[in-house]
Amino acid sequence: MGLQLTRGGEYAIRAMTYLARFPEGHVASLHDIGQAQDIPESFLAKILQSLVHGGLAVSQRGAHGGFALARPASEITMRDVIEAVDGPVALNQCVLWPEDCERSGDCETHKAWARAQAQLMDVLDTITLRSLAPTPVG
Amino acid sequence: MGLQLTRGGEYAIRAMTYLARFPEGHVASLHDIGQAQDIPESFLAKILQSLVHGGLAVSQRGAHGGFALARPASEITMRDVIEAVDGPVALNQCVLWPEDCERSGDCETHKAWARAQAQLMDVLDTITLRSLAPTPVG
DNA sequence: TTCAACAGGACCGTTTTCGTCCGGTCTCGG
DNA sequence: CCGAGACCGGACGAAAACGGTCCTGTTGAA
Repeated sequence: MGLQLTRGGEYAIRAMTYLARFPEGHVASLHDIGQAQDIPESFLAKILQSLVHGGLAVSQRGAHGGFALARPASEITMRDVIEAVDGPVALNQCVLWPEDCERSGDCETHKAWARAQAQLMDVLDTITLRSLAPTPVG
Repeated sequence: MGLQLTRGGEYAIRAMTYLARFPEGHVASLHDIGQAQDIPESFLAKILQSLVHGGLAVSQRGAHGGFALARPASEITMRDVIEAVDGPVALNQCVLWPEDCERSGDCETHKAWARAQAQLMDVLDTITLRSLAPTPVG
């Protein structure tokens, strides 16, 4: 329904926020994250892969492996996370791929859309994992 | 893909923006709107119904019928239109239905979500059909 | 060498999206 | 009064996206 995060997107934020509660570099296993945040582990695996591909998390394989943030929590934004998992955030196609937009020169509207889009991005860019995370723990 | 308007939502904005280009109260038929904005008419019919139900547009039946804005373009926001067609805008479920949120007291995050949500709404509330519409005609 | 843990892709049921179609109803013009 | 033009509203349906599982690698620490 409507303009909403997918469940994958929300899980991603939850997982990353969880990682942000630990000291920088702390590695948590898929299992731990899933348990703590109540996310199906097999699904979470896919999500974390996207995050790693997007350069937001790093993974450690083998025994005692797991995941950690790729940079400080204060440098990872909500937009970063959402786009890594759910793809680009865009009010309309026209803003994202302007080349498809040439509909009868009607697009003086284009500038207005672009402004709206920019404001939206600004909101999402301002919110970091740091600002989302509650008081850190050991 | 991701946090984006549905096609229905985008059509709705286009249709309403089209209506906003005419003098207040001007009635345009489904056919005219569809042609002008390149929207499948049978689909557009559904969308306009939602807009009428939402109190954003009024319809005139019978010969020479059609649709018009229910109020001045400056008083219809992007959020109004999107919510009428696509349902509520919400970053996460937690913000929309807080009663489902009680997951292990973990939700100090809640306040941060609420702030993000509020900022998002603020952007969408600020953009009116007036600001989206190009120079009026007719 | 073993085994815990991630990598990655195939698969699949369900829901949502994006429409189409059709019979009904209303209203204007003649 | 009649008929054509136009919206009403719900049933229907294909296709894509979502949400999730599973299974076979590969990696790396002990």
